[in-house]
Amino acid sequence: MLRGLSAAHHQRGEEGTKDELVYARLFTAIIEHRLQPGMKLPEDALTESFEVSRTVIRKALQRLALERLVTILPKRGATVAKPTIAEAKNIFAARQLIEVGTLDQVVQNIRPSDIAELREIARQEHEAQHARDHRQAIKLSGQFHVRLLSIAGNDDLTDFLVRLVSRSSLIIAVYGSSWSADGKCDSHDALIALLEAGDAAQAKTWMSQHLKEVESALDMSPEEDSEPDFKKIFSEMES
Amino acid sequence: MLRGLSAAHHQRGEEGTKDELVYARLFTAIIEHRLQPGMKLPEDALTESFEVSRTVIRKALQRLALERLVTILPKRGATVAKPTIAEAKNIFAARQLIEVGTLDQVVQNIRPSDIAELREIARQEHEAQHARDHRQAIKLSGQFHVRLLSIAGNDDLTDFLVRLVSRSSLIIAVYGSSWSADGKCDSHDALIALLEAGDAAQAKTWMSQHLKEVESALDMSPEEDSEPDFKKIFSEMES
DNA sequence: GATGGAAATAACGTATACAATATATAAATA
DNA sequence: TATTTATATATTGTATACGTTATTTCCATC
Repeated sequence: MLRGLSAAHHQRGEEGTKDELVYARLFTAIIEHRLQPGMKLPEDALTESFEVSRTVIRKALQRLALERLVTILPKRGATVAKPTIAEAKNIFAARQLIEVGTLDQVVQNIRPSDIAELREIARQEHEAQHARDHRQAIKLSGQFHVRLLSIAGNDDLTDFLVRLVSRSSLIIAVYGSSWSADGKCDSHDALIALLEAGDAAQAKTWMSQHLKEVESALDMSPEEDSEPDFKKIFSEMES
Repeated sequence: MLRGLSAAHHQRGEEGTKDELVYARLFTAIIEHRLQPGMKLPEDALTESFEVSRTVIRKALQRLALERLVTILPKRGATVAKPTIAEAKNIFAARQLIEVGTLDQVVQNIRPSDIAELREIARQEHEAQHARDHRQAIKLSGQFHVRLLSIAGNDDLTDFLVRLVSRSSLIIAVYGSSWSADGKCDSHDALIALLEAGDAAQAKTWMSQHLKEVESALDMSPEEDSEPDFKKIFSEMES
């Protein structure tokens, strides 16, 4: 079973080192919106929190940066990444391609135990939604999508989706003002039924629709808070 | 223009640090088969080659490890990654999904200048093939695929493909015993013609076929050199 | 009061030292 | 001679120190 959402397949024996723990803690904190996009992540402060040296902190931050969950600017340190609207669209487009495109294989490979696991995740999802625990709900929703794709049996695609889903979580943090856990209570259940029936075609249209809905629930109106675009402002002025 | 095959989009201002140079040199050496799969990459030895401290070397190696071009085993150091047959199949399956699935968008976005650039890469590819320069030919072939996908305008997918293509290069190093630059001299040209004609459907079938051909040109017979599978050996014995 | 610049402070990039662990070598035993 | 065990060596994991660069603070000036 996947621990949290964390990277799908570690290299043999990658556990046991301190940076793994730091990485995992930071990863979870970001995914769960405990650390919000734009927040600074100074190495010294983290050093004190985790009681390890900067060497270890830096390794974890660099990994998160490669996964685009944090942004590192030279000599200016790390911050929690803040996806732009363009990035958000790319990420959902990529998810469409991957998640819809692999469903044939998923339907072909799926076993009863897989369905049971998916149902269990969906159940926990309902639980979190009813408890209004957005953090947990978002995390579990992501787990569902990742677990589903893992059935296709392609570790590389699964790994890629883990990153896309992680970043989706950041996107929700930035643009999900109107994010509601309602209206999606039984959403994943419908898919499970289709999978159980072996109806790949309908599962694909369902998934495509689902991702579209998630995306359009976001408020991606032209960004306001970002730095004012003087070039545009002045080009729009007459005289 | 993409510098070599190197990662498609760097974070703003990621240049200028030493580890970038080390990373780029190692990346290129691996892609070009100057460092072959399985080769050890001891930190001290690299320290002397690059005349930087282990800190810098380690950062570069860790990045390459996350991109799966090198394998790091705890306390045992880094080696150039040696993709298994299963990995190879996953990588080509992922490439099919991504490269075929984005061609509609590519055809929709493509501009004359893009076509010109693709033609230029194809030309250099021919040149390298005629000169029997396999290293350069493989590298340019990868560049072609990446440049093509970049037209779709999805940086995340492009980035993912960069990694898949890099690893494809490793796969060729391991399983491409019968690799011949012949018979593919005009292969990419045919695609360019289809793109220019705006024929997305045919471009897709072409691409699918092309990737299949590349894959089946590999010799992925059951691996021999790997560690002896005692379980299998003894279960096959009678008495 | 607002602006510009210089000093002070804080944060990061890199090198290096030491500790912990794996590998290799050599000795000992069967 | 083959196998095992103990020691030595080599290599990686982590901490820390120092130099460099960005940011902040403060003061002079307009």
